[in-house]
Amino acid sequence: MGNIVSRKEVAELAGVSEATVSRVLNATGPIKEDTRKRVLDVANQLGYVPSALARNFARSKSGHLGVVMPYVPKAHLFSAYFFSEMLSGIGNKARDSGLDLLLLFRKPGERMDYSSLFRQQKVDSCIILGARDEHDEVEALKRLQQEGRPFCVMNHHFEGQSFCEVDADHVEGSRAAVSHLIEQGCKRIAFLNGPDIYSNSTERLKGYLIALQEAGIEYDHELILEGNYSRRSGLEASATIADKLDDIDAVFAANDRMALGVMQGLRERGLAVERFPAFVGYDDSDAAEMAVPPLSSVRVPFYEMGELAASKLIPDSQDLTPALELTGCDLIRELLSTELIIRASSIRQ
Amino acid sequence: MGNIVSRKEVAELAGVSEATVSRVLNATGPIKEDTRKRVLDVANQLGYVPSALARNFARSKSGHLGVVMPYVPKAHLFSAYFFSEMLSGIGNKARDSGLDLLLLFRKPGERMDYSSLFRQQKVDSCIILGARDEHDEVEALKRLQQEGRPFCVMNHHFEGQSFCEVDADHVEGSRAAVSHLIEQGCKRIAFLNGPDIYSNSTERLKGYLIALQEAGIEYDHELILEGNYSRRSGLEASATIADKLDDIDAVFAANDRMALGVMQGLRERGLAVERFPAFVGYDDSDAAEMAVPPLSSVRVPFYEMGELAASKLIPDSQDLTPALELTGCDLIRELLSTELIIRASSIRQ
DNA sequence: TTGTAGGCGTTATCAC
DNA sequence: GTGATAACGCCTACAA
Repeated sequence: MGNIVSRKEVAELAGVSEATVSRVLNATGPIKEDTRKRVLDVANQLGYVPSALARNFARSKSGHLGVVMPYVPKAHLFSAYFFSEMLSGIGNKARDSGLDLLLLFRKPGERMDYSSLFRQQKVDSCIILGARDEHDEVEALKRLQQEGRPFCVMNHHFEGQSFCEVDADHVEGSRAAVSHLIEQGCKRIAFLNGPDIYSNSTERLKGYLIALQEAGIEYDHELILEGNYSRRSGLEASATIADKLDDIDAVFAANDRMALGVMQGLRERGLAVERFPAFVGYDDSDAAEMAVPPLSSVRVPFYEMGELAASKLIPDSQDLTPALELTGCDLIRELLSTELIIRASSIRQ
Repeated sequence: MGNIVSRKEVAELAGVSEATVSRVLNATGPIKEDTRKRVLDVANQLGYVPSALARNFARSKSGHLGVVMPYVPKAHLFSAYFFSEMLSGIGNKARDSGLDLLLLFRKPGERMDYSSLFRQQKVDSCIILGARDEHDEVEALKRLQQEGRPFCVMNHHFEGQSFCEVDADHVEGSRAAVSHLIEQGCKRIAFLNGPDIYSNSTERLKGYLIALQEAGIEYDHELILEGNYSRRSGLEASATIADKLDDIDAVFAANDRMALGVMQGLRERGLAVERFPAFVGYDDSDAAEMAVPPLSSVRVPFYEMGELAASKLIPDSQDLTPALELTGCDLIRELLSTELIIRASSIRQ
């Protein structure tokens, strides 16, 4: 049982050639309905399953959509939420194109050799998560682009490059968040941002500045703090915030985890919730609505971003646009819009 | 540039046969140091990269470790935390065995045809996440086992089968949690469990019962509630709990999300934190320590479980145990131990 | 220590 | 419509 059933056996039993079996199973070329049925029957009966491995080899296509995961030490810098959403979106799209997802974890120190991934024929195209502005990284991607490889960067923008990128509009997301705080009457808004190797961080800062400007509020760099997107870094930042509590009436954090870290820190310092500054986080992760008080946050359509990124790498089944083949990928940066979710943490009456 | 460099070219330029090139690059067979160097040089210079696709084909091994993800609608029944931890563990182990991770998403309704995965040669072995006790599922896995396929079920136990399984000791985990509540003076402990298609749920119930018995506390089935591991279901259960508040002094939930849902529900009903029953959750996800009050929880070593599961499917590099080849997999169920993390939510003074 | 040659299971291009 | 038959790029005895 469970033995390997070869295409040859099917061909023999059906009284046709192997080529015909192939044609039937791939629904390619003209086939007499009669033989089609016969072959299908035999194949079914014998339990023949074509080898994807051999097929891909013959086509010299791996059949894989690679997903490069950033290296994050056991403490999850990025929220798990973030990734599982994106992955689901990607996987969903890939699946109905018959592509499989190959997960690629970056090694701790080592820089990723994207080009090799393709030359090894491990992937036909790939999506890069958690990219950052580092020299080696940019060079590797530039090379990839030169080689005409289809790839898409998610959630990061490389300034000055024209990579295929899918991102959310964090400038607008942050602007909306901060404007909301201002509308609530806040004027001294602390901003706990992430490291600026992530374009996400610099974009958020832009949005923050725009909101202030729109409201005619002067920018005070003393209000800018830097964390690393972890809860711990929020906890640490809470020390600074606690100190300036009478000079701060709101905190905008670049993600929910840091926001919650700050809240936790203030709480541990004995500050009553009623005396909390107004809070807005970012990502609208699960934790936001479970927080006390429920945390206002900027929702990012991670799932949809995943779908979009995948679909940019998948040859359109309807109209074949060979243009993609040449350019490797649309050289377009697409921004999905975010949505501000208002909860108790930012409401001042 | 970026053109395909074939092994042939390397062979020619190095003045050796293709076989020798192979031997050098695979560090197999005896090679004169001199030619080794020469070949390596040429390969390097030409930028030759062997095709994994062709290699796997020739070896008739996919080189992939499949990971089957459960279908979870956009509302994440399982915590994302859970998966990203396990995936990291698996990925880590797989990587240093030169295996790549192939992610397989279940389709919504359709039952998974595990056997085909192997026959298509998409994977050499696979790890099944989020399995449940359903007829089709069990049959599919039994077949896999008959066929001698190496696979490992994570986080679920199939009663009466002898699959290779990696799990945590949830009976003991729950017992410890409930015993702790009892030590805190609680006697009427509500238990919000998950659906019993998951062995996790039934095991937790066992642990709950054992703890009661050890303490000589009578079991009251009225105290057992069923959710579906989502926050929402916790929220719903809070209605019942709120009603019986003077007959309940503690709540043990089968995961953190439900515990937090209950807390949220009670809070929305205007119950002051001081009047909360004692709480213990399960999983020790990030949310537990961010909760208010910080939630006691049972820590599950998801990452280590991932590593363990992967290592069971990876041929030992040291001593080759062909036994694995025959049995497909150690027929052993391994249980890792959990750890009760005590936080404010369960402390009664 | 190295070369030769057959085979892996498809796809795809020809003829018929 | 269908059947031969080259590729595809590598691995692996087996020979030398």
